[in-house]
Amino acid sequence: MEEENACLRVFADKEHLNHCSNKLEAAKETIQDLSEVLSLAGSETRLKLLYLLEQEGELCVCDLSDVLGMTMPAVSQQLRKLKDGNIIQSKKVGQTIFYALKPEHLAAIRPLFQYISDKTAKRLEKVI
Amino acid sequence: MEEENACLRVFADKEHLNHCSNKLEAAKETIQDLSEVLSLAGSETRLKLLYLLEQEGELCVCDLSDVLGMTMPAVSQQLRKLKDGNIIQSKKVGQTIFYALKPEHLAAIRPLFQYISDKTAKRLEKVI
DNA sequence: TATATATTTAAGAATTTGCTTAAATACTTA
DNA sequence: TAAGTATTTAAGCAAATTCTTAAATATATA
Repeated sequence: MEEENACLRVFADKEHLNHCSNKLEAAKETIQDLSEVLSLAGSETRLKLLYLLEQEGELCVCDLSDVLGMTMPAVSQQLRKLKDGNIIQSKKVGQTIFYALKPEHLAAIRPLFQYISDKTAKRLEKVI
Repeated sequence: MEEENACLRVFADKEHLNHCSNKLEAAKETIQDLSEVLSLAGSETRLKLLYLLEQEGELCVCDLSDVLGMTMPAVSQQLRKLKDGNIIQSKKVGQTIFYALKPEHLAAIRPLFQYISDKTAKRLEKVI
């Protein structure tokens, strides 16, 4: 029966708040997982990396550093985060390492690429 | 004709890299916008807030702070970020401020909620 | 074996984030 | 008008992020 940091407003609907808490509790793990994926995708650099990998299939660190205009260590470190987050995978060919999206987590971020494509198309229409 | 930080590998396909650069350039603004939205959604606290608002329609700061078990300033500051990012909107009723998702940016994040719902349902199935 | 290439790892600095606590604001009601 | 409630603002701090540069690793080639 603690009030904790609750407000004291008359219209506070305890039952409704409980309903919300339960809903949140049920979705807790999913929200944790998803927020992890989203925070990875939610950086300009990493979203560019993901976009390029989605469009091109696979690219090496060198290519990516070239296209993004960033140093290889910088790119490598971001790729590592994406790999740790299970969003991308790597394949070694000689001394070159090719990165590609991992099909597994794609369900969550695929719609984002669709969004990028659609928006980009719209922007280009405007220009024409 | 600068090599910048490009690798010197024989198989570097200049034409392909150019193609990638152009593609990235075309999507640049969209990627900037989207990464902004994703980084906002990519925090456990804020994703919870968005999820609750999506499920419940609208909630006041007090309710949200109650359900999340966080102080009101903490919640308020996160809501502010979401509002600055144009993801949510507020409506004042007396001294209470109700927050709700903004239809505008919903296109980008709607699929995420679907993902949460689906995943949560699956997890609950497992338990049963 | 020596040298070069592609990549990673490590250490460190500048910036950003996400909270905390205290105080300010705005509205309501006695 | 005074007191109370819902919320925001502000200042500050600990932790996380993202780059930089330098060095290490692994593979290829002369």
